[in-house]
Amino acid sequence: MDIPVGLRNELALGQRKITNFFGSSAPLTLQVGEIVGAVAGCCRGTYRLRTGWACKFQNLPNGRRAIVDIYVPGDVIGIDALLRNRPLTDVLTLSLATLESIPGRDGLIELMADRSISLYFTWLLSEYQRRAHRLLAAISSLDARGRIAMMVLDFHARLRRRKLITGSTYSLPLTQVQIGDYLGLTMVHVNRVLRSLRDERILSLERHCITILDLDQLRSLAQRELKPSSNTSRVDHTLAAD
Amino acid sequence: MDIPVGLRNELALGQRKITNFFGSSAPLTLQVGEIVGAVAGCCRGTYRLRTGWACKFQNLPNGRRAIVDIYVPGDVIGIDALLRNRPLTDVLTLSLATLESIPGRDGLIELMADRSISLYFTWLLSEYQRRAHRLLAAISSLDARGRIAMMVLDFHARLRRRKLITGSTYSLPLTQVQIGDYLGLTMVHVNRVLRSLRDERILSLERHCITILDLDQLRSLAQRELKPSSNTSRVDHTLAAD
DNA sequence: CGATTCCTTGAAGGTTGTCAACGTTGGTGG
DNA sequence: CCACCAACGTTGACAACCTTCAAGGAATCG
Repeated sequence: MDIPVGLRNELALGQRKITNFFGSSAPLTLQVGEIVGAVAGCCRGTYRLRTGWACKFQNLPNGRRAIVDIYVPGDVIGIDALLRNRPLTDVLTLSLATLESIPGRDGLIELMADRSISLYFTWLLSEYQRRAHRLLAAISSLDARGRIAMMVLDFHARLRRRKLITGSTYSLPLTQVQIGDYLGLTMVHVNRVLRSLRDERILSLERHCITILDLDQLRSLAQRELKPSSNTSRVDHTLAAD
Repeated sequence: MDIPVGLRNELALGQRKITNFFGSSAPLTLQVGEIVGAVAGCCRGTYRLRTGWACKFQNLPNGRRAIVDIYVPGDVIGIDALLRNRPLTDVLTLSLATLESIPGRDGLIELMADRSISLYFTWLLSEYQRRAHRLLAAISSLDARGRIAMMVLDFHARLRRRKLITGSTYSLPLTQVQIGDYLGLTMVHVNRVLRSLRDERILSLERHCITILDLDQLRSLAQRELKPSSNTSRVDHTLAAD
């Protein structure tokens, strides 16, 4: 909650520096469904999504695919792969996307000597971890309706914080198969739940366009068994409002 | 996979430094079921488990509790809370435990100025994230038998890497309720699956003691739908063999 | 010994997955 | 412009898996 002012300033400083680094690079354009690591050449695999969506996945031996995280514009991709030399073979674009990268041979590694930058990255990583833990809690305790509600609300909140939307409508470039892979459901069941939510005038998803019709009911679905997360503090906002 | 030697050495250096810091502190003893943040006073909430197990949880409004990560001896706790001032109210001991902490007022924050240390923490955080993603993939794609198999194998591997066990038996201080909270199942169903695995001579869990009876069959259960994780590389081993 | 927590088991019902078929959309090339 | 193709979406019937409810047994600790 109350991070000391000095630390907070240092975090913000690190963020500004990184923003500048990313901003000064020539953005890279990727088509739908491209593996980031296969396209973007080098740079130790740390990028920032300027536009478009992407996801991190794991292929499973039975041919299924689990999506473990989803990135929206403004998200940094591949900090966790920073210390591995390999390209990002597990990150996939979900839409047309443009990526910014860190210029320089070793990319981020050499920047880590700067305390404000390494603090910022630690903060980013811990945010990502909290996201993973929230998703985990949702999947292990909510039914299909609740999971979809929480996903829709999560994207809504993230896009609002980034000031990419203002209303209750946004574009969701996931197919129903991908939604299933993300929430641990089959495509068939995702489809059924979406239909029932539309019939009940709670939520509509048509042609990759989400419209929240009844916010309160959606919240109660998502929080029926998930905590209100009271300590998503101001710091998250100020820093994440990127 | 192949991290440059220089970077690898720097990571190992950071690890040694941190190990020394932790080693030089007077360890703290906690009983079963204590909230770490409520007991351990200060120190910005970064600790290392010297003995015993702990977990990170989220309380859900319906009274249920989701366990999102489990820590075994040697694990560092609270790096993700490093940048939040609050005590660790979401970490709970699962057994009698002793904790080491970082001496000094601001704990880790001031150590982050050291590049090798901040690299090591970034590495640690990314390892934890991979763990969360593995759990996520398992829960969203495996049935109850598979999830339990994967949990048992995961603990087995982690304890072996730390050289805390050598055989195929270890102590698992979780109750069946907690196993359920961790894997997204009810206690009743955990119990039934454990019984069937015992009947089939695959796995035995009695009085908090796990014995793996048929490793191959357990693996095939866990990997029926989960990837063989081929890129858990040597670096993990050398660094994690702590 | 009592009390609490943990484990065990059965029966019934709900949620989700599987299988299969068909409808729709969007892009490509004749 | 139309025919075609491939990917995506839609729907029904049925089965498997898991939860809920309920009750009783075992272990542990004061």
